[in-house]
Amino acid sequence: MQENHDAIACVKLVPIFQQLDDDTITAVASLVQDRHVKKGEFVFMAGDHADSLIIMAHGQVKVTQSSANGREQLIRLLQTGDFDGESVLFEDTERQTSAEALTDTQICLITRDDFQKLIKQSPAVAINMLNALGKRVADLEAQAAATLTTSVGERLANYLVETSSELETNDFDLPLQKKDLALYLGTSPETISRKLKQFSTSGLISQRGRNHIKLNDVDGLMMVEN
Amino acid sequence: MQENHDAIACVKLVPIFQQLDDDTITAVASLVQDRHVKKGEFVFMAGDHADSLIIMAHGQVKVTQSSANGREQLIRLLQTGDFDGESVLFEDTERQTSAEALTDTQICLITRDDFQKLIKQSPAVAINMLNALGKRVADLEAQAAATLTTSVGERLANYLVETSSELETNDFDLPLQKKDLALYLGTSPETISRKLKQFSTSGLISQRGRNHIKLNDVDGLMMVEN
DNA sequence: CATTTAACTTGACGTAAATCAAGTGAGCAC
DNA sequence: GTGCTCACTTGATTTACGTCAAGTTAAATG
Repeated sequence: MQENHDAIACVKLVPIFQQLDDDTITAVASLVQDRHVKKGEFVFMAGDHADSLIIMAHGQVKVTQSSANGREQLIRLLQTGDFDGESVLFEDTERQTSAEALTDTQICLITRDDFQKLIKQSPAVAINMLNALGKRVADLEAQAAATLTTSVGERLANYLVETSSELETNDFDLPLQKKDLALYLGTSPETISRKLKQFSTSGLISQRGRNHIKLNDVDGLMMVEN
Repeated sequence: MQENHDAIACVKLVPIFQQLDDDTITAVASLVQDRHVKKGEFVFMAGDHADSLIIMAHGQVKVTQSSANGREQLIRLLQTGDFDGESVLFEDTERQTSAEALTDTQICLITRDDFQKLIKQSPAVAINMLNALGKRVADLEAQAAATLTTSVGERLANYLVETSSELETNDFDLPLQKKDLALYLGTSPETISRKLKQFSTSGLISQRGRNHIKLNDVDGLMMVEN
């Protein structure tokens, strides 16, 4: 029962399975498949048949989408507890996005059929899921508005502040290398480099080594204009 | 019972209430409030307490979000059958967006409490809602990727092609005036004007009068690069 | 019809940031 | 150690597009 025990632990991590009674959690855990993905491998790729919901048990995964002109955009970074595959809820669809593991990663899978059964049995799961999706829609709307109306400098500063508050320290290593950070912010690595230097010389941050950053003036960062 | 009859008709229009049995539809209709909003009036504004889901029965509404620097972004255009207010599913939140009627508009309202009851009673509604939200997330992701990786010209050309296919003709009036179209595409009215002229002179489209456009070469438009 | 107003067009100009190109430094194999 | 690779930096150049400003057209109002 070691495997089952792991599955239960994994399930309990996930926001959409919070506040369920033990029986339901056990039921969910029995539907879950574990999978390990090594750094650099893909969890799924655009064009794959989308038939399962993916839940992050441990690790870091970047989800990207390529547009017609072949340019790649980092849509989101999956961390422990995040899930992806909303589209799994539709009838047959293909994945529009690709997901590459940035670190060794542990994920849980639930198939569409199992998930739909689960929802029919447990309205609580449905409501949790609706909440999660509603929040995600609101986030995406806010992000869409921000990318079209703010400069790279503002977005980068904002990213630093957010990351700092997620990590609960203002002295941290960037979780993404600059290439990926550039994709995420919709800019180029060169520009990231320049902006960070600019923040350094104006005293807003200090840089040490490859990826280490210390925020000196959070309020100042939030007022950056370029 | 005229009012109830209207409510049933309205409810039947809405994708999330499709494929329900008559009893459920009647139940939904009894929860719905009608509201009329005149052109130029606001359906809701940022900062309002969000406590109901809004369903478009007739008309056109633009939903906008303002970012920190005060610039406005058109998030989406609500048409008949669309709904907005996913955030209604959370506990107390404020609206992040504002919604202004572009034409005289008829909407249906359902309060959070009523909607949550509905979901608990009818798993079918929950699943429809999850589908709708999942689709919306996928759309937003695609849109976010497009805005960060493509030029204004590409986005405009793409918008024209999409609009044409929605309206099922390639000879139509733009549903938005250029000011709003600019907000939607994340650009300025001047640039829209210039790009359209460019498309005209290269024969891709013909313009007639204020807002009338005819697409001459859809394939050409889809290959626009600037 | 005349007058006002607002949407739109067109031109001139400035600039943020992409792109191109040439380093620099760090990690890794041998 | 020496050499290789890859992430990153820094500089030079180009460009798409925003902004400001001055028309022009067309709808709205009296």
